[in-house]
Amino acid sequence: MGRPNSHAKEELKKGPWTREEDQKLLAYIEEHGHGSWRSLPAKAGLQRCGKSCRLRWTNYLRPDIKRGKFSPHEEKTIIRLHALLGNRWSAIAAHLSKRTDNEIKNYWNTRLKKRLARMGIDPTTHKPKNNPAQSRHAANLSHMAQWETARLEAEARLVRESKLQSNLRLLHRFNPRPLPPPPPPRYLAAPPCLDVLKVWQQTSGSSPNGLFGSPGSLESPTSTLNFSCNNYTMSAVNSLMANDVVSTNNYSTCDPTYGTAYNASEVKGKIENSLRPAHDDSHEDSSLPCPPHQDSSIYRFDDVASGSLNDLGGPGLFGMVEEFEDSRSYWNELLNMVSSPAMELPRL
DNA sequence: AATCCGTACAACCGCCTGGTT
DNA sequence: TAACCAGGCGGTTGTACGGAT
Repeated sequence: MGRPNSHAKEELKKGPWTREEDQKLLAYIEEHGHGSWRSLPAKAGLQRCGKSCRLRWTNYLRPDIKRGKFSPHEEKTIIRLHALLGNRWSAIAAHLSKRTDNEIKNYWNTRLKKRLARMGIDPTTHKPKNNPAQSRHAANLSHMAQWETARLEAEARLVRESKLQSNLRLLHRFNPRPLPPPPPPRYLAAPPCLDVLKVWQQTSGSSPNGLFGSPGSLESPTSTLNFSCNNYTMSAVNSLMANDVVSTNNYSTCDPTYGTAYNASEVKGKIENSLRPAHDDSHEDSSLPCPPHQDSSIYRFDDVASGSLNDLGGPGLFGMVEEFEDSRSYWNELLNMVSSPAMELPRL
């Protein structure tokens, strides 16, 4: 005959949050921090699941959230970042201060997507609808996007951590108590460029020479695209992209939390490290700076960039890169945008 | 006044990942 | 190594609201 009433009493509430619930959640977090979300509802006197509490906090109650209308500048930023990152809302949100991924996602789905569609632009590909989608040029752009997407994901994670720290400090102002120590600079353990490279190492790690995997293993784990190039080419293009960005644009990876910056030679060293055959794990430790490579089995960055490893199966890299020239300015513009702290965008 | 429809957005759900035991 | 858990992410749903009919 069903469960006793005592069990029904324990059922968790769903649906819209009341003002009273918000106050309870706010008061508890200000007093204790959120700690374990699973145990929070009971401690805070809420009939909600921990997940619901976490979402309410991160999407609505957090003190550093900007609400209200999106500015034209924010709209442009979202559109451009979506062209670069796709539906990676958390990565996009990391570059829009004080906006949540949920808010951006909703704004995209309810407004921007429709607006682009009305303009005759495919909101998925960001190309005119009557254009052939699978041009070689578009494919090359997609390859570059793989690299940049992975890098941005790593950056986004760091931004999240930074935000968490600032949240704690904000709460601390209202309710002074000892703060937990800040986390160690994570770049020492996993610089973003290395995160990116690990992605590619993992896709190629099963092959004997560390560069050639099976055809099905060529894609980034985050990719939804099909590639026409082999793994060697992908590694080389990604390497070249990194070098190009570093040297041409005076770009350096930078930890937004701790201000750690890496110069071009350091990044280059990381890339060379990424080309190390899979069996060589003697430099798994990613602390900086990278040790110089003495092992002749290691593929040198310069060799790859110059195409001197073409006999391994890849097309001439520089010849291939010429095809990217037209898109380079476009990508440089995007990369400048996402790497600019102020996020000041040129007028469209 | 009642109903319909489109819009906006809060909230939920299922899946995935990384860490811990 | 496997199982478990916490937390994050993206897709989807539910609902309130306003304007049109």
